Amino acid sequence: MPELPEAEYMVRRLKETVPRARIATAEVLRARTVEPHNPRELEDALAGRRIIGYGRRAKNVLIHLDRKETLRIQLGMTGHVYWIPDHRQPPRFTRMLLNLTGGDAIAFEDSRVFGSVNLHATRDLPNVFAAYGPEPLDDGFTWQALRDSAASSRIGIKPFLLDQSRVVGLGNIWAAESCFRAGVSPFRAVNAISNPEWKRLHAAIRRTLEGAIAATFKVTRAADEFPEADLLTCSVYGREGEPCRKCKGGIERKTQAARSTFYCPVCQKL
DNA sequence: TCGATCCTGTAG
DNA sequence: CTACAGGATCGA
Repeated sequence: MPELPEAEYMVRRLKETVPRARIATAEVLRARTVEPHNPRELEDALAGRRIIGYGRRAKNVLIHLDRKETLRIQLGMTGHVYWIPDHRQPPRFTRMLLNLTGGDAIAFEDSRVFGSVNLHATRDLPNVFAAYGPEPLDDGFTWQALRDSAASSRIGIKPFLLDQSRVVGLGNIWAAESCFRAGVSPFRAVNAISNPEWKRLHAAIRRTLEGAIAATFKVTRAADEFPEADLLTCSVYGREGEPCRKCKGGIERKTQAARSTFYCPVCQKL
């Protein structure tokens, strides 16, 4: 469920609430979450370790540990990592706990169990993420790179933007929102997109994600609250039948590549 | 390139 | 009850 903005929000929250800490014990509450690790072995490996920092790659939250290892949390559809003051009161769908030496904890909550937690040697991370495209907020993400990665593909632009090997971080919400902001139909084949449109898409992706990060901090007040910003900021996602904010026409919804796509048929040119 | 699928909660 | 869910992956 979380996309880049929500993952980024979680990382920033962890940085401010538990910048450094020592893990007293770890608890795997759902074995599937840590596959292919053996849950007991992972718990043993994490006990006594020091957290030295946090990071994000694509939609993954990274917890950097001492001894050059990193815990990688893939959030899946419903994953949420955050600090809780008392490890004895974990939230309902907690799948893993990092109990800290002060009695507090970092909880990984994941009702749908699509998320995962894995321990890696930090130097292996580039291999783990080898299939990923560029980070959209980094300088290495240019409109030309986006356009060039579309060569020889004919899929629609929205499913294209969901493909993490082209550019990372976008999911069903912000991909649709980026298309709207750029004025390009989500169904447009990528091999029929002009340079000016690629430029608009590139800028739209950045503005959409940056806006979503900022909005998440505005809307999400409590540290244990699931980050959500969409209700206020979305122009098309979840707004089927409601008036387009630009042209006042009706927002439509269609199934595309087995997922819902929301768009304005007037403002977004095919 | 697309649909099915993992699993579970919530909304209609 | 049924439909649907913001992800990722696999097989046709």
